[in-house]
Amino acid sequence: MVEPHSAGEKIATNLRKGVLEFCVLALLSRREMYGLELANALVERGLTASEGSLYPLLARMREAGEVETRWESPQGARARRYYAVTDAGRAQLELFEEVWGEISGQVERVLKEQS
Amino acid sequence: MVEPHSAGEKIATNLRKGVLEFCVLALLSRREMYGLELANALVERGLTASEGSLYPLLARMREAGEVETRWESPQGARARRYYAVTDAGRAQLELFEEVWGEISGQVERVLKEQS
DNA sequence: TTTACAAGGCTTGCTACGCAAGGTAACGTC
DNA sequence: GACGTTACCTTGCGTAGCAAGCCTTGTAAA
Repeated sequence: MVEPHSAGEKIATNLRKGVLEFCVLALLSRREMYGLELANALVERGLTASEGSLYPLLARMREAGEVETRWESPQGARARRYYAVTDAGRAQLELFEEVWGEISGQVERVLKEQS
Repeated sequence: MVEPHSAGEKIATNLRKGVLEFCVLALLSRREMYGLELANALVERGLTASEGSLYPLLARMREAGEVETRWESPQGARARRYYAVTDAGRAQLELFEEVWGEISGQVERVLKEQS
């Protein structure tokens, strides 16, 4: 795990840009989740630093039609907004997988050639 | 290759953030290169869209001491500024390889779990 | 009852990176 | 001397992630 406030964390922050959105789509394509649940799953994997990135992102994705939401109010607990991926979201995810494959492949190649 | 101006190119632009700097270091650790030469090598690999990202980046890296430069004036050609990686640059590259391994590994995992 | 704490949602202000477009200067060629 | 090319660099912009914090609701303790 990368320690907080380190130089490595600065590198990680930039690497996460443009990745988070599609990790959200990937997680949601298994099952719907609510905000904090998503945030925890992503923090565990080192894919985001906090909910500070997640909620604005979810709002953008909702506007773009990649996810849709419904409220659920469990007894004796705060209401939760659940997010589910749409068909448009699934299409975006597929596109991402393609682009990710190309770019990450090129990065690996450049890193290996260099030794 | 990702077509220009497409939705895929938008994804790629975000994926490139924070990657370009270390691809430059990796390329330079094989041999020193001048600006346009670097730019062409990176565009070929799909790791940047144009020199518009590269020159400001090189200036930042010079200030940070990750690269050092010297001018060369070949006969019958414009002067070229050659870039070479420093020890500090090599240290940064090693750190990047670590962080890249962690994050790209997690991305792969999330993408695979999802099918 | 009121204080504290946790879960859950969201906002604000900021930084930094990549990009498109354009600008400048030196060199060779016609 | 006009033009295309090579090579350097700048300007203005959009946007994503982050830290820090705010508000509400519910539970539990004092």
